Amino acid sequence: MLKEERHKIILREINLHNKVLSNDLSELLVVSEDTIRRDLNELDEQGLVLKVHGGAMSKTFHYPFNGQNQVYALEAKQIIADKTIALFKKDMLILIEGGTTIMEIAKKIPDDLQATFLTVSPQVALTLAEHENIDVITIGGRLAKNANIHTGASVINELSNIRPDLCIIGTNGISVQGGLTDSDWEVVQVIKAMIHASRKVAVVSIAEKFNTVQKIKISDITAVDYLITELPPDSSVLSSYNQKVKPMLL
Amino acid sequence: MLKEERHKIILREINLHNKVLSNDLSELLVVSEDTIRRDLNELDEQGLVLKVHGGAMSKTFHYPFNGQNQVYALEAKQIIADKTIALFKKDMLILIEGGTTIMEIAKKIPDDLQATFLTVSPQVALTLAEHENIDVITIGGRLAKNANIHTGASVINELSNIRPDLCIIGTNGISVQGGLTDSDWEVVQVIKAMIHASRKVAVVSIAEKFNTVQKIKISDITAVDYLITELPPDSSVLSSYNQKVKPMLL
DNA sequence: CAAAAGTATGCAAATTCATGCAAAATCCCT
DNA sequence: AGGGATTTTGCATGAATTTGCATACTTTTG
Repeated sequence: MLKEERHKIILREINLHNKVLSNDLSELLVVSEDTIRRDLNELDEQGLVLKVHGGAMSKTFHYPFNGQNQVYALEAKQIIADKTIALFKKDMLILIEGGTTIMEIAKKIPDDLQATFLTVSPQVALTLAEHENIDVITIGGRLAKNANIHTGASVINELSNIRPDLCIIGTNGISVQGGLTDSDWEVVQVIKAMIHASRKVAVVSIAEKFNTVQKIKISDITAVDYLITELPPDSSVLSSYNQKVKPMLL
Repeated sequence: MLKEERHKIILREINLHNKVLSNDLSELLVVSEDTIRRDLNELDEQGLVLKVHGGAMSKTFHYPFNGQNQVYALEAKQIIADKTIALFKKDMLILIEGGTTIMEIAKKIPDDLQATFLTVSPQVALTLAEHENIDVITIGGRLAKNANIHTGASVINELSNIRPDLCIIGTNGISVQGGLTDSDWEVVQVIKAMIHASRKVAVVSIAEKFNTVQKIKISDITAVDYLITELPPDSSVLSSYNQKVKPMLL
C-alpha cells in the first residue's frame, strides 16, 4: 500500500470520527505503529491534522465559538476582510457563507453600510445583526455540527428562489486544476447552490490553502469572479491564477 | 481516550454549565480524579478555564462584565431549566424560542437526550448544537435585532408546516386576565404561530414577570399546558393560576 | 477545631515516542 | 528490462509521556 493511500484513509478516519488512535490505524492498515506515527507527523506538518500523544485529532473540531479562541492566521484574514468589504455597495443583496474568515468580514463591515445579507451560518447572522444598517436574513435548515452552517434540501431549495448580487464563500481547497474543493459533502451542496444562485462570486482564502485539493469538488476556478487573498495581486504565488481570464485578483 | 479529547469534553462541559466538579468529570470520563486534576491544571495554564478548589469554572462566567454571560436572575432561570428539561423525552420534536431563560435550558439539556429541536433563535441553535445527540433545525428568516430571533412571513409559513410535540416559549408578560403578552409585534406573530403549531405548550417565566401585562396579546392562559417558574407549584403567588384548570404548574 | 473533601508530590507500570539502522520497496534513467 | 539512487518500512534501543496509587498536606465546612 502506498503512503499517500494511507494518508487519505487516515484523513477519512479523522473526518469521520474526529480522532484516531495510532493503535487502531496500525491494525486497520496492517503496518507498524512506527509507520503510522510517521504518517501522522507528516500530516501534522502539512497542517491537516493535529498530532497528539497516542494518535491525532481533527483540527476543525476546535469550535470557532469557544470564547476567546484565537483564530488561525488572524492577520491574514483581516487583510482579506478589508479587501472584501470594498466590494460591498449600498443596497446590495449579499449571500455569505460561514467560517472564520467570513466571520472577520462580518465583524469589520462599516456601520454606515446599508445592505441586505443572506447567510446560512447562525454565527455570521448574529455578528451581522450587530450592525445598525444591515438587514440580516438567515436561511434555516438542519444545522451541520462540524461546520456550524445550515445544510440540507430545504437550504438548497431556498437558495434556488433568490438572486443575490454577490456571494462570498470561503474554501478549504483551491487550485487551478482542481478548482474549489471541500471535504464535507453536505457543505459542498450548499456552496454549489450559493454559487449557482448569485450574479457574482467572490472566494476568500488565505494563501496557505492555495494549491491544495480536498476530496469533493465544488466548482471550477472559472466560476469565480473575485479571488481574495492576503497577498498583493501581483504576488508570484498567484501568477498561475492570473493567467486564467476569469477571476479578478484582489 | 486521548488526553486532548478529554480536554475538549471538559471545555464543552464548562461552556455548557459554567462550572465542573472534578468528581463528576472523573465519573463521566472514567478516569481517576488525579488525571482530571492534571487536566484542569493544564487547561488553567493555557488560560482556558479557571481552576478552583473542587473543579473549574468558566473564565467569562467569573468576570461577568465582559461577554454576554451576565444573565439576570440566573439562579431562578436555572431552576426553571431543570424543571423544563424533565418534560423532554426521547425522540420528541421540540419547538423552542429564544431568550435568556431558554438559553439556560439549551445549555442544561442532558448529553444523552436524543431529540430534534426546532428553533427560531441562532443563539439557541448554536448552543443546542453542542449536544452530541441533539438534531438542530433552524427556522430561518429575517433576524429581528432586538430579540435576536427570526421573524416574518417566511417563519410563520414554515411553522404552519410542522407539528412539534412540545413548544417552549418565554414570555414578557403573563397574567390571568391578560394572558400572555409581549411588546414586539413581529415576535408576537411568531410565538402565536409556534403555539398554534404545537401539540403541547410550555411557558417558562421567572416569578417576577407574573401579573404583568404588555401591550400586545399573544394568547389566553388557557392555551398553556405547562407553566414553569422557579417557585414550587403550591406557592401563593401562583394560586390564582392554579384555579384555572388548564395550565399544569411545575 | 475536627472531620471531610480536595490537593500536591513522588513513584512505578504501561504506553507511546524519537532515533538510528538495515532490509525492502519504489522510482528513475538509460 | 536492469541497476543504482531514493524512499519507505520495521525493528531495536533508550527516552518521554501518561496514568493510577500511596502518602502527606491544605482547604473547606459545620
